[in-house]
Amino acid sequence: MNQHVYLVDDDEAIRDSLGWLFQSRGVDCRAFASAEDFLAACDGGLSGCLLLDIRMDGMSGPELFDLLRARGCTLPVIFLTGHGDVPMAVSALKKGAFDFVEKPCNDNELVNRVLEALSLEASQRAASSTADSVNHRLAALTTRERQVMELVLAGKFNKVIADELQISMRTVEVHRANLFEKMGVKTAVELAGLLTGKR
Amino acid sequence: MNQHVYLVDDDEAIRDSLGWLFQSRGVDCRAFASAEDFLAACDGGLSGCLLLDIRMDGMSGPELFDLLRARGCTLPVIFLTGHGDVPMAVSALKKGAFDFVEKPCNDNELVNRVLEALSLEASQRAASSTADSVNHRLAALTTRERQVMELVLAGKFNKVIADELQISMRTVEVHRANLFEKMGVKTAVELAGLLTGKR
DNA sequence: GGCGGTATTGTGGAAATCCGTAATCGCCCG
DNA sequence: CGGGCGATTACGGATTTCCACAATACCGCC
Repeated sequence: MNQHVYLVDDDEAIRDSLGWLFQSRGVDCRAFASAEDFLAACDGGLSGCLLLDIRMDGMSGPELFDLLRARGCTLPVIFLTGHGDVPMAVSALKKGAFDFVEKPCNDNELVNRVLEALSLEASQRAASSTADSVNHRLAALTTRERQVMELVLAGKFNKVIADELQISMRTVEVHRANLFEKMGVKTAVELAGLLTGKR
Repeated sequence: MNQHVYLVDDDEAIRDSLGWLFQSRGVDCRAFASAEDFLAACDGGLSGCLLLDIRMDGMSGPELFDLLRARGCTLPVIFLTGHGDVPMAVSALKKGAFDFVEKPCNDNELVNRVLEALSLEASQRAASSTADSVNHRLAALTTRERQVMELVLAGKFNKVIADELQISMRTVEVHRANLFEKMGVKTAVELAGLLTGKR
């Protein structure tokens, strides 16, 4: 899926001018007049970044931000406001917003921030796709295989694993071979490398 | 080393009142009237967090922040200012400041932020100390041992490693045993776990 | 020159892993 | 009820790792 800038602002003049700005820079932009409109039109599978106005009729920008994060949406969010104060900006950034800019703002500045956000999202997406692939393979493992994997990852001998699981060594070997197969690795070390950063 | 709050502010009234506040909450506080004073008194090995005023005679808070970061100091920094604006706050947070609060501020709020910062720094310190320990052991390895380690970590058999390094398998075994000894691990998998996140 | 550290290699055996073949048992599904 | 699947186990052999004992060579340092 191509990246888009999702612009949510209740001011039509802003939507038009920013929409034009992004299109002129070759960035695909989709504008929404309210948080509700955005939610209705975009359920999931988004790619790109969000440009959120703070004050809007109905749901506010920060409320939409919180809702999306709660739903697991990790799109970079740039807040855009004409009436922001310091605590608001601090709160937004500490909650993980990508940026917080005041209107009116320099077009080039804004485009640069957006491009940075898009770049971040692209690498995020790449990283999470490999993570997903690993998780997918992980999910295909049997209960026993997962148990054996844990102990293998703990650096224990098959002999010890067999003892701890109260099964024969041969069974451990079978599970081990099966899980290596499923995870697409040839040795325990490769498996450890694959799971770098988990459990 | 115990944790301290390092307070840098050119307003004596602030230094006194905040100093009293922290002492009353059982938090050790050291106050400095300028960035230069702080730098002169505290070279390295600090533990705790920094409370930095933005506008000061001489070096400003953000300038001191940048300087410390450039020197590798990762202490959490809370900016404290009576004349802050949104871009300033955004810039500070995006550069990694822990927080940005406006004066006058609620005492409890400030103490809470400081306690959060101290807690973060404590876990940071713990993490970096284990990382240091690993790096220290890593530094004690011989060139050959490091080479062998790389290949072991790549999941290769001793046979293959011997071939690639153009040495006998027996030599590889020796290096392998030696480096396991030096790194304090018993198996290749443990080694991989130890180096999770590196190279 | 001797001493210590690193790198190198060999022999040989104990221990562990790897793997093909084969079989039993229990459970869920069509 | 038969088939598929996961879990279990056994035998036996090939491969690999682990380790003690032993030895040679290079290099820098006192």
